[in-house]
Order: sequence, then structure tokens, then C-alpha cells
Amino acid sequence: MTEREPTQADTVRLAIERDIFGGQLAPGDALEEGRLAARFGVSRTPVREAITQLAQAGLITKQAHKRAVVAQLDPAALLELFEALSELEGAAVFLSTSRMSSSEKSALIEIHEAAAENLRSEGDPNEYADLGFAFHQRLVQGSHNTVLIDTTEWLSLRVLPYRRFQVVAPGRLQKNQADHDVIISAIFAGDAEAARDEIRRHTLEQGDALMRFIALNKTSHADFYPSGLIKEHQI
Amino acid sequence: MTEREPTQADTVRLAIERDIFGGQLAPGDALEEGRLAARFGVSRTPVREAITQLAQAGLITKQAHKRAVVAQLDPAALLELFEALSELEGAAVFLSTSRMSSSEKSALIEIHEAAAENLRSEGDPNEYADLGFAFHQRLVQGSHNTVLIDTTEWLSLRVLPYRRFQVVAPGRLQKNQADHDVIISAIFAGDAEAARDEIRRHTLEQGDALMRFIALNKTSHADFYPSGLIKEHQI
DNA sequence: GCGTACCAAAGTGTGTACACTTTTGTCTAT
DNA sequence: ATAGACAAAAGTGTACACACTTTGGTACGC
Repeated sequence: MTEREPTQADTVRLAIERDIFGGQLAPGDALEEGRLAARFGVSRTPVREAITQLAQAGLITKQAHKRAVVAQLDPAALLELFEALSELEGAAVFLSTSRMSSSEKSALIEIHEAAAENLRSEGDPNEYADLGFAFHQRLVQGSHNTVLIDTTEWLSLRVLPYRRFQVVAPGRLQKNQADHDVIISAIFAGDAEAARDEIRRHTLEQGDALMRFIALNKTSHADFYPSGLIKEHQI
Repeated sequence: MTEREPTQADTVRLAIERDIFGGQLAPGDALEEGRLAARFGVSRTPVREAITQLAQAGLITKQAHKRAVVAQLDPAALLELFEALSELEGAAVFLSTSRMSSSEKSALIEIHEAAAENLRSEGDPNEYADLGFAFHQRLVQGSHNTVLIDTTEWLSLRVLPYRRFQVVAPGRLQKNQADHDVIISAIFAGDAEAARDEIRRHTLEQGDALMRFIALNKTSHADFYPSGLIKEHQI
């Protein structure tokens, strides 16, 4: 799916994606073609096209003659997603161990140390989260296998709408940083199997923490958004 | 993407998929909306929708204002695909080892033995190929992780159009069967790591064999189809 | 009061028309 | 002869109209 010059359908699709990842559209929200068309000042045709693409990608679900709905992940599905993600990242890191160039490795360390510094100085937790995301991303990209990279990034994206709910449990960040430390050590030691096992466990734990949080606040995800705000954005 | 009652777009999409997997549409062939519409007796709208879905899925490529083209995989891309696939199958089998029910295990063995019987009696190689596909599929499904299963099946599908080129090298089938045997043993022994390693190597080898074949016949995939036939089906 | 059938409103699926972009073939100038 | 410009043809992107399906509510019968 390459697009040189974005068509209106592409524009609409990107806008919807941003709304989903940004939280303006929560899982479970309905998308109505007519209103979206009005909102973006285009006809329903490109909107339909955008929705088709998003549905195919799994970001929204769609049944014939029914309104498209932002994909909603129940805890079981979320668990499966993280499990698959952990295996995928494990596979990628296994390859990365022997394939990362020295410049890629130093870029990885740079990110890791920036995260450490953020932790020491008690900086913005959001910034730390971004650095963590970048860390994982670089790690996977080191595999130099675009299929693996794309697939992994796609699954990461699918859980992204839920990441915003993750609170900073006490000590969680330190644990996270320590995990990353171990992973880096394994890679530099050239122990691919150890690196794989470490990141696999690490990612699985992350998913577990998120699920526990959601379960603890046992509530539909929509409840995280003040209903007034939803109505305005639901379009 | 669930569809209860198939829309025309779904019908068209399935028909195109069949053509691609069946070889009537070879990688590199162009798809023209108007003619497809005429062929299926519908308007261009559902055809466009089908093409959008296929493009999103990676089965065809599409640029704005240009005709859609059946995705073409160069050897490098094919290698990456098989590498990713082998890791994915490895991950799935790792989980399957501890998760397959006894009925799932016996179904697996049944397939395996049918394949053995086919080999002994020198039956249809196409039937053996189908059994091999089913074997891998059951193995992956044993992981009980739908995300992993869907992702793996999708990648398998993407290489399917190329499988038709695979010739039966002497001894290849026996080697294949022996590999499957080892995998089954590892699973029944409960050795998840061994099972993972075995299928990973096995799938990687399959990809290698396919690539070598394509490279040996160093020719664009379109050359496999008599050009007269292509023209008729190119629609 | 409860379930059921029906009806209207909302919303999606598809056909068709047209503008705009790409492609192809021809003509001209060097 | 060849390269470049131009024009016609082919093909895609979008708007709009309308039929069909779903949905939610209301009235009717029990």
C-alpha cells in the first residue's frame, strides 16, 4: 500500500487513526460515515474507503449494514495480543543480536541512557514512556527483517489505544529500566537466546500489568472518557 | 472484519483472491476496475472496495491514480517472509506443545499419517502438499492464540501464490516428512524449545528450497504462465 | 403488564456521472 | 532519426442519488 500523493481517503484514514491513537475515539465508539463526511468536508465515498482500510487493518470492526465501531479488546484478547507481541519481539531480538550494526547499537544505548537520566531526575513519565516505546522499536528494527518489523509494529499499534490507561505503579519504571538493562547486556554478550527470553518475559509482564490495571478498575474503557467529551467527538 | 451476509464487495474480493492463489492472476498482473466490474456484473464501487481491502492486506499494491497490481515478491522479500514465518511458527509451536488438547494432538497425528501413507503409495503430490499445509496449520492453531494464528496464516497465504512453482525435488518430500516426525516427537515429549527449533529450521529450509528453485529458473514469475493464457484472464 | 408485530427513521450498499490524472500515440523541430 | 511537446484515450477519484437493511420505538393483542 504505497501512496505518493495522498488521496482524500488517505487523509481521512490518517485523521481517524490519529483520533483513535490519541484517545478522541475510544474503543467501542461508533463511526458514522455521513457525519465523518460532513466533518471532513468530503463525500461519503472516500470515508467509506478509509473505513474499509481501517477495518481490514483490525483497528475498527465492521459488519454489513451496521456502523463501524472502534475495535474493542476484552482482557482475553489483550492477553493474546501481548502474548503474540512478546513472541514477535523475542524473535526479532533473537535476530537483532547478531544483526545490529554498531551504530544501531549505540543509538539503542543512547535511548536507554536518556531513559535512565529521565528516571534519575524524575522527569516527565510520558517522556519515559516514549523512550521505552522507542527502545522496543529500535530493538525490533535491528532484526533487519521488514516483514517482522512491520508485523510487530502493527501489533504494538493495536495496543497503543490502551497504553494511555496505564498508570505508573510504584517501582514499575525502575523494574522496566532494569529489564532493559538485562536485555542490552545479553545483546552485547551476543547471547541471542538469553536476549530473546528476557524481552519475551518483559513484554509479557508489561501486558500483565496493563491487564491487571484494567481489571482492577473493572470498567468499560469508555468510562475513562468523560461522557460529555465523547459526545462531542463521537462524530 | 466480520461479515455475516457477504456483500458484493466481499464476493468480488474472494473471487480475486482465488484467482491470485489459483494462479489465474500472476504477480505483476494489473487489475482494472472497469473490466472487473463488467466481469462480475456489478458497478465499479464494490470492485474498488475489494481492491482497497486486498491492497491493505498486501496481496496487491496500489498507487493513487494508477492501476492496482498483483503484489510481486522479489527473492529478498520472499526470504524475509519465510524468515518471519519460521519465527512465528516457532513461537506458535512453542505454545502448542503445552496447550494442545489430546484430541488436537490425535488430529495432528492423523494428518501426519495420512501424509505418510500418501508417500508410501506414491499418491498425488498435490494432495501431499495440502496435507503438509494442514499439518502446519493445525500445529499453529494448537497455540490457541488467535492473534498469533491469524498473523501466521496471513503470512502463509502471502507466499501461497509462489508455492505453485515449487517442484518436487528428489527426496524433498521424504525429508519433509522426517522433519514433521521430529517435530511431533518433540511435542509429545513436551520439549517446547526443541519443537520450536525444529519447526523454525524446517520452515526456513522450505523457503530456501523455493527460493533456490526460483533463482535457478531465474525468470520473472510471469514467465511461468503462457502469455496467451494471461491475456485471457488478465481482466 | 408483557410480548409481538409493525412502522418510521437512520444508515449502509451500490449504481452512475463527471472531473482529474496518467498513459499512449502522434506530430514537430532540431 | 531522435527528443520533446502536445493531444486524445484510458482509467482512477469523488460526488451524489436511491434502494435496501437495520434499529428503535409505538401501538396492538393477549
